[in-house]
Amino acid sequence: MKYHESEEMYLETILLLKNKKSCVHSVDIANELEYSRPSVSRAVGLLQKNGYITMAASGAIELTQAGYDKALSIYERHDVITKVLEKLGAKQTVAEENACRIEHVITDELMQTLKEFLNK
Amino acid sequence: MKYHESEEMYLETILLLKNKKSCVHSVDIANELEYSRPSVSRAVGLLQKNGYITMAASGAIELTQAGYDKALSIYERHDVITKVLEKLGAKQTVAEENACRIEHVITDELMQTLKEFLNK
DNA sequence: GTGGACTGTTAGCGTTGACTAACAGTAAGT
DNA sequence: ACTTACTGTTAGTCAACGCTAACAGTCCAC
Repeated sequence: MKYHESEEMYLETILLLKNKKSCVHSVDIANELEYSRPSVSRAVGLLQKNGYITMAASGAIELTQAGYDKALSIYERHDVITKVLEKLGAKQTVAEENACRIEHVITDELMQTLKEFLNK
Repeated sequence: MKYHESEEMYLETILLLKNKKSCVHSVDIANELEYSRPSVSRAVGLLQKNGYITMAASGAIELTQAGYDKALSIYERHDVITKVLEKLGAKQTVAEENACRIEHVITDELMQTLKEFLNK
C-alpha cells in the first residue's frame, strides 16, 4: 500500500508509451524501464488493485481517470523540473536525468514555487 | 554493500550532531532521526565495517577521515541545494526539507552546475 | 496439427532498511 | 547491595521492489 516512487514511475511510463503506441502492454513497460516481465506483471497487478489502470483480457492496459490524472501530474512535475534545471544552466540531458530522480521526492509546496519561478 | 541513501543520512546526522555535542552516541542519532535504537545499532555497525566511523567501548562515535569527507560532501550538497531553492523563491523551511530529499538523488554533474549558478 | 515465439503469471529468492521484543551491561540513587 | 534507568545488541519480522525459473495461453508457420 505504500509503493510510492515505483508506482509513480510505472504510471509515468504508461502515459509516455500511450502517447506513441496507443496500445500498451506489460512487455512494453518492461522494455522501456528495463525491468523483467514478472516485476512489471506484479506492479501492474497492484496498479490495477489501486484503481489506476485496467487491463483487458488481451493484455492491453488502459489508464483510469484517477490513473491518468496522477500520471499527468507526475509528467508535469518532470517537465517543470527539467525546465528549471535548464534555466539554472544544466545541459538538457543532465536536466532530464535529474528531473527523473527529483520528481518523486519534492513536496507539492516546492512544486508550486518552481512553477511560479518559471512564470516570472 | 549498496546501502546508499540511508548511509548518507546517517553520516550527515553524525556530522550535524558532532557540531553541537562533541560526543555522539547511537542513541543521539536515534533521537535525531526518530529511528529505533536497534535500527541505528545495525546501521552504525555497517558504517564501522565500511570504515566510515569508529566506536569506542563507551559507545562514543567518531568519524574516520573517509567518513568525515563523505559526510562533509553531503552536507555541502545540502547547503548548496538549500541556497538554490531559496534563490528560486522557496521559504527557508521548504527549501530545507526539500534539500534533504534532493541531496541523495542528484548527479555530481548537476551539483557542479548548481554551484556555478550560486557563484554568478 | 505440431513446433516456436511471444506474452503474461506464479512461486520463490535477495537486498535494503525500517520495526519490536528481549536481553546485557553500566551508572546512579536510595 | 538492590533497584531503576539508560544504552547498546541480538534475533527475528515486515514491506517494497527488484530478480530468475518455470509454466500457461495464444498465435503464426509450416
